Amino acid sequence: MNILPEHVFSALAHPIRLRCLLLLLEHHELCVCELTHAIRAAQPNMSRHLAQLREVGLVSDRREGLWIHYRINPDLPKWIVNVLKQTAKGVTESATFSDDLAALAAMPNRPSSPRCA
Amino acid sequence: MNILPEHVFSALAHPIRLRCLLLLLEHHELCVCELTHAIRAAQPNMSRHLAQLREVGLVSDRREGLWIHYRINPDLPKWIVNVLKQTAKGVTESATFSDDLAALAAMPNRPSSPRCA
DNA sequence: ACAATATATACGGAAAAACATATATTACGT
DNA sequence: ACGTAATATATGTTTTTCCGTATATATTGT
Repeated sequence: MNILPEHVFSALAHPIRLRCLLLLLEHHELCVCELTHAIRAAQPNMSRHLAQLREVGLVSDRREGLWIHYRINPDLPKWIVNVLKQTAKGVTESATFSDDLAALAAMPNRPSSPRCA
Repeated sequence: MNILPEHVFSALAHPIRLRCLLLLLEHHELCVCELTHAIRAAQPNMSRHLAQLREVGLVSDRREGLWIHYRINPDLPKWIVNVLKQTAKGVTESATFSDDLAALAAMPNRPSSPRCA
């Protein structure tokens, strides 16, 4: 799969999309409702941003009953993964992103992550 | 200086701006006419893209006579430099970027780079 | 003071991105 | 078959981005 740099960076350019990717980098797999809750976004808005990440090829999804779980595309080129990791490092001090993690941790009734690692 | 991730990635999201940054990563310092020639862009277009890179804080400029030399902002946070380096790695195979380097090397009457390292 | 060169900015229009609201789809339980 | 929950898509509108063309600014040489 060939992913163009301009598509990658356009995807990262929107705060909601970047925050989703960073959450997925830490949690491996999250469903839409978890991402929506953590980021406090409107549902259709979140859905469209996730669709865009999917179209670019940055994430893949998996349905399980009602829920659709997203993860970082496991076949992502190394350089893109490294870009994400470097960004995560540069951003850990930021209030926004630690707030997202906190909001996710505080979320009630989370559809518990499935067994697979 | 605090640079917001969304500004960084918006800057990288446009091919012309990304190509400028990657050229500057290799050549340390280039003037506008060199960048314009290497990338085959219209002058006002290049000028506006460079202004945007400057406003975000990704590059700094220096006037020397008629020429204005741009370089990667030396005070750039490490994570951003690493993002650029990772991107350069992921993109070396690409025809576009090697073409830029070739066009720059083939440029006649280049204002020779100044003495400073 | 004037011409020439390198670069920047202003303006106007076209294309794309983003969002709120409403509606559709899919799967599950009864 | 029906209701409900999770997610996706459609529609219309506002905002932003991008670019071509024209013009302005700064510097140098004559």
